[in-house]
Amino acid sequence: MDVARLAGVSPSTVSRILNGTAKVSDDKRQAVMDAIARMNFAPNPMAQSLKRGRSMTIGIVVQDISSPFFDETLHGVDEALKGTGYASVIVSGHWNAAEEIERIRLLLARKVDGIILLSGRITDESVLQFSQHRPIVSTGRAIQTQRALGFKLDNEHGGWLAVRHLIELGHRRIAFITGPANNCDADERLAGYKRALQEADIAYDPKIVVEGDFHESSGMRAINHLFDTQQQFTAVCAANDLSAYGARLSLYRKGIRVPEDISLVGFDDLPGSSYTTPPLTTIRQPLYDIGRIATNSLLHLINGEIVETSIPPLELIVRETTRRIR
Amino acid sequence: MDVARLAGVSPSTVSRILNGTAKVSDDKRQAVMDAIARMNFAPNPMAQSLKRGRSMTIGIVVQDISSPFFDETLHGVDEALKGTGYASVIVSGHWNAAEEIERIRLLLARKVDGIILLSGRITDESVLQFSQHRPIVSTGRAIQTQRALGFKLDNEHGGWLAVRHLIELGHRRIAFITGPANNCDADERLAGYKRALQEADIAYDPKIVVEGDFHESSGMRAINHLFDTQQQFTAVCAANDLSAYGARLSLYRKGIRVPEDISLVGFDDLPGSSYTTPPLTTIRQPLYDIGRIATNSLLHLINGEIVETSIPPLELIVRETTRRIR
DNA sequence: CTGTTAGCGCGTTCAT
DNA sequence: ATGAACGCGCTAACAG
Repeated sequence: MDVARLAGVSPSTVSRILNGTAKVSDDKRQAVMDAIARMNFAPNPMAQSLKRGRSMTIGIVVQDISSPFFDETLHGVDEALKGTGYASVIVSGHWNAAEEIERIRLLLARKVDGIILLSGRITDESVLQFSQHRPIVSTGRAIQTQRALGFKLDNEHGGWLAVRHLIELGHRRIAFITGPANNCDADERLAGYKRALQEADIAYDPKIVVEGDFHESSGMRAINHLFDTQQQFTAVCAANDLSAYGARLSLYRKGIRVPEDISLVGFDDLPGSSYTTPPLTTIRQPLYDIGRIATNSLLHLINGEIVETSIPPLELIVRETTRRIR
Repeated sequence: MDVARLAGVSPSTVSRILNGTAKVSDDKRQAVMDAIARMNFAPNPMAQSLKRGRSMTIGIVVQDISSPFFDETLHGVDEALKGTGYASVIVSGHWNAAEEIERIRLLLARKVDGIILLSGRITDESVLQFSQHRPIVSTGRAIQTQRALGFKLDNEHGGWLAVRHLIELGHRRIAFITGPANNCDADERLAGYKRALQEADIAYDPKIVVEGDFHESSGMRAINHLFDTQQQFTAVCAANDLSAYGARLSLYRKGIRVPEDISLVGFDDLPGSSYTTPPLTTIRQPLYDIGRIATNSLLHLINGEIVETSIPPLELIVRETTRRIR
């Protein structure tokens, strides 16, 4: 190092001071600190990484950067990373298992120290496989090994909460807009819907359960379909907020008032859901906390520590799109 | 390298094959390729970076991850980076110049090959300063050097477009919700507002120009303030979509219909603006394209190439929150 | 306490 | 066309 020469010591001494690896006499330390300041020296992270085998970078896999769902989670990640010295590389799987695998390989090739997988489409086995290379934390899974950790929210309970709220308001014909096929979270929410109906002795009617894909447009299509096939219903439960937004718009176009004519409830509580017209009743997912906690856990896993964490539960947020049936 | 031994050649030969640096006989090449495949070898990026002085990483500075505004731009960045071998590290300045500088320093310390600065709060001089270390591309600036490039949208024109649309619909009392103080983009939009009024011989009335901060809550507060001070107006122009959302909600709460009673126009055309109730008339910013083009330009700058680019203009998107005054 | 030596995994001379 | 040797910047092990 140049600093070493300038301070008249050996490179190792500089290293020792920078890392606090060993005791160094005060005069030498002072000389080195001066030299460092004078040439405002900073260690080269690549050389450090090469030597230590740690890149101080973690990889985040989202499905769609520019979806409020993921971005709120990323916000939590960002917060948890602050001051740790770790940076994050974000990649997107675009809801596609093959692409997701390729992206994870990319992250691994880049030698990230760990991976956070958000709403992955790949199998648990794949995750376990990858976790042999680097620790992985994933949402929506119930795994727990030395190097892989899954967080799972009780989506079934969430779906149940939403529908029970509607039933308590007197609704009995409750339509449901599902998530994409084979999406675990979505399936569980639907299961919660079914259980709530059953507990209230309401027959399950597949004709008012319409498939969506978590996007706004599918919410619109769902409502249109319901009307085209002339279904009767007084409330709509959507598998996520985005499709609830679409449903809302379709209803508006048809001149149907929310909540006067039809009640609507979403799932997620995206930041924008407090500002829809009217503000959306929904099931709150602690997205920000999930991001924070997942990140913390990963950092622990990286250090070989065992983590045991719990995340806040899902909760019903009653706003203005639901009302008692008259 | 292990591969070299397995293939019975020297490490240099492997390197030559991987980088196409020099001619290598076909038989050796074959042997090496086999060995590589067999132990699915991949070069260590850190070692490469250390040697080449290129990290194959660029830094992105946003102000708020989890704002649809930035996320749509990031989407474009992501697209442009695809297949280039570059990855991105995203940091957030939180609309705070000091934090922004600290983050940029962090990126520089990490040896990113270039930086994209989105809606930065720091001065042009700071940018130029930083650009001495690494090439920088920034939005909202009119700079152009060998190592720094600014993109600037014609916000004044955008503001003018929005207000002229309102005026053409017969509105003459048009309230304006501004952006945060000292924000260049916001100031220009206000300037466009003033020019449109002037051209239509409408007196500028500061009492119906209310300060906001680009967030939903400030849009609500602005409308509330307007009503509290009993201003007369038939239309509202917001400096961005988010504050238009807030304005919309406040109007809804007061039982005022949009667009029947009051017309509303935003600025940005966020993805969600097609799904508000009713869908928002707004000025479209080509966020995605900005992300794409900024990234491409940066990649060129990194390679020492001169870039000359133009981005799509702002355009008025007429949806359903504006209507002719009766 | 401190300097010397070696090596992390590559790419690039310089010879051959 | 190919191998040997060196160095990117840093830290860990080994002496002293």
